[in-house]
Amino acid sequence: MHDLETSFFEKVYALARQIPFGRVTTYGAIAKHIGASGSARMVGWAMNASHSNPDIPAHRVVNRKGLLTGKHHFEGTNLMQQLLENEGIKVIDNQIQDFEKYFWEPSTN
DNA sequence: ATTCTGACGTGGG
DNA sequence: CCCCACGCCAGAA
Repeated sequence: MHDLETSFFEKVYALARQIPFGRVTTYGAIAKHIGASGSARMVGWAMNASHSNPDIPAHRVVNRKGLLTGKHHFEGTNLMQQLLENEGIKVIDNQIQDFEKYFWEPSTN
């Protein structure tokens, strides 16, 4: 792993850790905030690699529509949804209800 | 080396 | 609102 890549991953993780309980954000919002706008896919890749980091609330990161696109990367079939519902967020058919209400913008720390 | 595939997002139609 | 093409970049085949 290169230094630049490590830096990218660390930035993503540092930000992901700041997502408040009961709130969610998007891959694109994270990418934009760390100065990698347009590379939202890499944020998803970073989440994929965050497996071994229990401190990273990967379930609080969804796509721009509020869909749980990464649910298949969690154990079981519904773990991601259950983690979110455990924080008071309703999910119906992989779609977060009242998404705008729970969305957390990184710049508004 | 080339092509394809994604935990994505935007812009045009 | 939906659908499509494209940009993005790391890995796998």
